[in-house]
Amino acid sequence: MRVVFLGTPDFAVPTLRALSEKHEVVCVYCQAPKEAGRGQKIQKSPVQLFAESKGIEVRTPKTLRNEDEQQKFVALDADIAIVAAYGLILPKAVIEAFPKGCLNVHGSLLPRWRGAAPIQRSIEAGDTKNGITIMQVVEALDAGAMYRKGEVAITKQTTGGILHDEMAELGAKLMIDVLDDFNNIKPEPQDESLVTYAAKIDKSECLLDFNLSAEVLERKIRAFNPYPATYFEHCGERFKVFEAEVVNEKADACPGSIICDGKHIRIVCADGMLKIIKIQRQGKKCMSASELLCGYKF
RNA sequence: CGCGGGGUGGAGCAGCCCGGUAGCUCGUCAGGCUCAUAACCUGAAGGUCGUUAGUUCAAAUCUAGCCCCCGCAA
Repeated sequence: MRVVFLGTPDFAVPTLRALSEKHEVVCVYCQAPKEAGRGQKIQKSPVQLFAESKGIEVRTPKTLRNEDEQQKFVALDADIAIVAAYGLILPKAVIEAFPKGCLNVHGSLLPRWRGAAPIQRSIEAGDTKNGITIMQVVEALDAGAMYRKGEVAITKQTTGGILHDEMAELGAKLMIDVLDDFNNIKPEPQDESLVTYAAKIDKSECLLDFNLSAEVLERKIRAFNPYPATYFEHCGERFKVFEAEVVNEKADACPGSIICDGKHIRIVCADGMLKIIKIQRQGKKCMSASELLCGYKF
């Protein structure tokens, strides 16, 4: 099939790679390179870098709302458009530009977790599984009929990063499956009564609030690892926490107190304590709590 | 030129401001103690202090450049 791909971050790359191996990707759309990172250098998105390495044409319009861009899109004369974390809302004219429509790879088992951050939110909420849904793109966000789903288990070891990578690969596989069998699959509408939303993650959520229970905080730490990463502050310094364990002991100290015996760091929460396993001081690398304690004293 | 922290035995750090014998915690190795131990005691090995040039009688320390790592912000 002649495919147009729309996607931007790492999550979208496996799907683009799979498509480029089995189909004719005539053009890739992604967010324009922007100033980012240390030094504010212009950086191309992962999708753009991959597409260029494969010699695929890349377009980075700031919007698809104007007719000019829409006509250029239609002129590609593709069979189908595939969307994976593109970052722009698609207008109706784009969605309906091609005979087979427009499919999206979404990182949740819809209708649960529509929205921007389903991977992290599912771990944070304590779900035991998440997955991928391949569905139609419609004007309403993540509300289209579903072609296929695949599940991924969430365990006590599942971090946001691990789940992200697993789901990106699964999404690629499922998308290929759906295209292979496209004419035989009848998309199933979403049950609107079961809809939940995965809100975009705000920076302010990354600061650990020890007035919450240790269990809730441990899930957030895991969900936000490696990005955007949770942290707490101590002596005016920021300490990112990448891994912690719930300790079901009562401490005789107020929430937020750091109990440090030279080998372990434990922080008192509203309910129980968190034993810090992996931690990063600002300006330093991520290390185990015992390594940090060799040189740093709380 | 976005703001900032850092590179010191295997790991984590102090020392730098105010140049003058390389320090701490942990690990490793050997020995001791112990019924025993990741515990305790004793001893040992291991570092051209990121790199290059400069200042100086003397540079981890002061000056300039370069390389690398990281935090914020985006």
